[in-house]
Amino acid sequence: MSQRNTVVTDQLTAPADAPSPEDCPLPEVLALIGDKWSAQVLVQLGGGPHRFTQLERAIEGISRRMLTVSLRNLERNGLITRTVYPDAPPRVEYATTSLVEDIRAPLEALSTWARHAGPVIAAARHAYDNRR
Amino acid sequence: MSQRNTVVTDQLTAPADAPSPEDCPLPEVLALIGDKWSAQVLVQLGGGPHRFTQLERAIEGISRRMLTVSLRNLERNGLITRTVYPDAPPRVEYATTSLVEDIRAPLEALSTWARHAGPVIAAARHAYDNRR
DNA sequence: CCGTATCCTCAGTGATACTG
DNA sequence: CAGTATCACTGAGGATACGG
Repeated sequence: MSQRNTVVTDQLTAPADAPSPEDCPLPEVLALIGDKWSAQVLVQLGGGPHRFTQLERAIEGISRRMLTVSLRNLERNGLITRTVYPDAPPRVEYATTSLVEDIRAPLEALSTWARHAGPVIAAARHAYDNRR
Repeated sequence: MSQRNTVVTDQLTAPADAPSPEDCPLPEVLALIGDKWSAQVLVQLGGGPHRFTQLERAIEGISRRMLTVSLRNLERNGLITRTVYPDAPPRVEYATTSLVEDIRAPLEALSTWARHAGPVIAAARHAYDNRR
């Protein structure tokens, strides 16, 4: 803040209105979907509305409890909708809101990156561990 | 899995080789930079190499310990380099590797989204809490 | 089918003090 | 300057059982 690098106006692939690091709300994003399951729920719902049990089966390893918690959080933050149909047996459908549309692309970019970087990272980790 | 929606081949803004949700390595990405500080460190280093204390001052609220931990993890995974200059007093510089180049864009996209979505989300949250 | 209620554990984090 | 060592805490997350 005080004297942080007088000539860092160029941000590396920075257009004109590049945000400076200090007002980067990345932590807020991570607070929303940075937990263990929320992102996966969103990805899954990207394929269209899902019912509770459908999600539970689709997302490997998630517990009933954590699915509920994640869904409630996402719903509370306006990222998904919860629709209850007055049927018997009960039927509840979850779907993403329009808010999510705009992150789908960057999120998929991250996934793509992960597929490419995965092996490289594994190698780096192995190298790091075998030093010392 | 069993009967999950036979016609979800269209992924919403999906090109030709859209990855299906089940092999989406988003969790891996989050395991890398999904913690409280790593992403911010990367963002900060996006503005060029930084020294330890420089980072400590730039990243509001981070403790010496967590900065160390985050840096070690990032280094271990090959996302940043650590260069020690044999000076007195000690001087260590951290910089991002080329691996990081390709996520900078999506990461900034997420930040931009957050700036736009922030108020909407706050409103949604308020509405949700004031129901019931 | 769609959850809630409890209990419990442990990894991530922070505070503080010390060091090459 | 650039860390490391210790301790203590918190809350995210899992297991299990129950309920509308």
